[in-house]
Amino acid sequence: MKAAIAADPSKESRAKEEEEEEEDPVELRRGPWTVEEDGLLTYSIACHGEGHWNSLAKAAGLKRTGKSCRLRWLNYLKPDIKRGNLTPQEQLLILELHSKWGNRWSKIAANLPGRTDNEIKNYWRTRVQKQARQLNMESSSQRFIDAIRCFYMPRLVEKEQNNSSCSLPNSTAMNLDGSTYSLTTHQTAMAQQIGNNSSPSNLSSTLLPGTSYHQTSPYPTFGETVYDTRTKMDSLLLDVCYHMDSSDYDAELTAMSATRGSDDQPSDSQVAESNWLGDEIADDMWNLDDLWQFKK
DNA sequence: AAAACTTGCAACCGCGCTTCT
DNA sequence: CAGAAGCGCGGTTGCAAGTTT
Repeated sequence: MKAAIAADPSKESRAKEEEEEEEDPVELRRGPWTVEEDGLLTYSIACHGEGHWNSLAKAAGLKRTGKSCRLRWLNYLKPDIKRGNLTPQEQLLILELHSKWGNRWSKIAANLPGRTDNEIKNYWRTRVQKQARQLNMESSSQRFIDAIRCFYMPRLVEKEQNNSSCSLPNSTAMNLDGSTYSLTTHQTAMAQQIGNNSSPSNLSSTLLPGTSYHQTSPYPTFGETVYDTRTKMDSLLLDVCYHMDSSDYDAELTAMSATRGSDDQPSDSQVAESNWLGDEIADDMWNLDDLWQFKK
């Protein structure tokens, strides 16, 4: 802490101000939490419950602000916090909810049990925004969500399935809620039809017409709160989308690359349009997670 | 092998809203 | 009703770990 303050004079003055504000002359700790501090905080919350964080910190004998204690508890120590990578379903849900609500991280997190607003915010800033930049898209745009949903997510799901010891049978598609079911004959036929139709615009309008195919409950259910189950059409379309064969993805991408504008001086929108999954950008995006080479 | 660079994420900060006194 | 305290949110920073050169 002192080293950090020494490196930044503004921090020094801020720290002094905070010291003056504190009635208690005891110097407050900052930076990473120790195991002992975690234990003290956890025990104190077990005894007194959450809330009144300042007094809780004092009661626990922690040289931390109440704010810091609250943050540590909510983002790290709370028992129901889910650790590890976000599932494809969670990632897609984040994209969709962000397109709806913007940077309302806590609101988004409320729909992903076990995930914190901080975690989602970090995910968004480090992964999503980066990939959106590479695609020259708005990260909250429907177009970007469609790209993720149609090409990134199926591969991610497929890769996860391949990595798991008990791989799912070919006829099994994954729902957004994590459950699986087999494709019906109708769904398989749709998948084939889509596979045969490699125009990206057709794909987009058929599979992912923006929010138009969302009815009153556009988002998947997580746990038992907030969202109704998605419509049958959602289910059908998404599962068909997930179930497309890798050769179909390749065909789609080839077609998408071919649709890039041919004008010498394209407009801005045309630039964005033409960069849409163009060779280099697509490679950047998918190579990022080693997905593009997957199953090639 | 080591320096430089990048990435991911825990933690901090300021601000605004709500509740309490 | 006003000021203080508590709380929660979104933005930002700092650093350890990983990767590249």
